[in-house]
Amino acid sequence: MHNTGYTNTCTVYNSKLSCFEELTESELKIIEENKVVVNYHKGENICKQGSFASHIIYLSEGLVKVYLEGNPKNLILKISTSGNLIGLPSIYEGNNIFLYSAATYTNSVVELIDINIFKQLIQENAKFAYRVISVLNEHAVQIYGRFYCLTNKQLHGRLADILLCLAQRIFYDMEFDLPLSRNDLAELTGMSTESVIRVMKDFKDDGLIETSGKAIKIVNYEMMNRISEVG
Amino acid sequence: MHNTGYTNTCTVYNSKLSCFEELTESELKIIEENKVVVNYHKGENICKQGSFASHIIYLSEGLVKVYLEGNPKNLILKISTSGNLIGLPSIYEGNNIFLYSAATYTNSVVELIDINIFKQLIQENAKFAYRVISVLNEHAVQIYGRFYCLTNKQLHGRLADILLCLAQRIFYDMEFDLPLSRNDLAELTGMSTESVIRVMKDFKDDGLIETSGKAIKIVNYEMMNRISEVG
DNA sequence: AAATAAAACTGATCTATATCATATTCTTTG
DNA sequence: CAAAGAATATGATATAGATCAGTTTTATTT
Repeated sequence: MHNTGYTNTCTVYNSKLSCFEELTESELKIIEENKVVVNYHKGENICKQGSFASHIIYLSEGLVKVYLEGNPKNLILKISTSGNLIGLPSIYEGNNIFLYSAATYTNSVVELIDINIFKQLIQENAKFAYRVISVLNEHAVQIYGRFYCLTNKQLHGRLADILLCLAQRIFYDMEFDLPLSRNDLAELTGMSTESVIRVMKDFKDDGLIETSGKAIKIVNYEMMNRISEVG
Repeated sequence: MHNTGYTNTCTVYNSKLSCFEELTESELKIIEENKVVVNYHKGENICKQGSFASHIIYLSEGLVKVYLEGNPKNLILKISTSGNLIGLPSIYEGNNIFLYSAATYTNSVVELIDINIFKQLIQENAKFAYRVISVLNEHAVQIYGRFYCLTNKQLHGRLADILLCLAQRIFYDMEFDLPLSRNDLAELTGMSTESVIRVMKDFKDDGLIETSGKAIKIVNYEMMNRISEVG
């Protein structure tokens, strides 16, 4: 039976595929000439839901959370890593505002591409547009998975999910320094900070992970994976 | 301040925008010649998550739920009404399976368009591709809203949401015959059937709705809206 | 129309997880 | 380096909503 792919859900969107490969020299030049590079510090906002979406944001360095503003709680849609675009879903007829907010977890570097130029390139280069569709749809899968995870799994499953995700898709290592606070993890998993702490303790007590300060090591990958799958 | 649009979330995707307007006569002819019309009865599956996605599905008549298969519970991503496409998110490089399942709520008519032909049209007609991007992104907003609703609102808010959504976006009337069972509503709102029944009773007792058999009438729209917003 | 099945409803109980209150450790800053 | 402020941790309590176990109503089949 085919693995339908929603068992191990992950927040990080980290595709190797770039849509820019399909652009011609002259098209790339247009982008080069119209982009602006901006540096952000940890914790800063790089775009704000509801504000005018004048640019597509290319994250060239850093780690960013993409989220819906909510009262009282925000909802994180995904974590975006370097090499990815932010703001694509804003591109549709009759819309000119950002559909979500984004803020940096770490110091980040961003390239702003004028949205009208981006739209024009889509409307002129069908191969490029096809790639953009690909990227959008890969995002969609990712977000569907996260949607399923947050609505159907319980605390242990959700936290196991995120930890595995960070290890596999961001740090490419079972041992890493966590750039997120317990509070960040709580926001990310849709649980309270206290619950994050408690579940982390459970994982530690059961010998699934080891921690010291910001360092985390996933010791029992097999078991963590099972917890993530079972929920 | 701009309304960020996630207050009254709705499951129904019901855009008036069609991507087909951008196709030329000859391109439309290619689709006409390669499409197949299929009838479905109420409750039947029109596509299955994980199976080979050979077609893009155009819903020409009926009401359909689009959902992720889950254990033990499914997760409904959206309700699709006539005039909309199902299966678009399956289109991305390296993928050839359906990302979700779809099943009919009512008897429905569907047109199947060969996915390779659809992909080819995207890659050849940039205006068409741009429209497809528009449609995908409108879907995305919809699903983000629903995501927010299911993770942040509680029972009364979620049920109020769905009832308003059915009234406004499907029946265009505050009085309508509900084609869904309490069980369907439960699946749709991510609550238990018993809770749906209890909350419906609350709404009735508080004079917000009137019901008799399958008929529902939203009497106090203002209040329902407030409940939906407050959560 | 009687029999059966399915859906709708009701009440009692249970549980996962949030919230609150407080303590401890770590980090920043004057 | 002391003091203030975050972040982390822990225990007690509260609660939204699920689950279970039934009953009543509605729909379907023979």
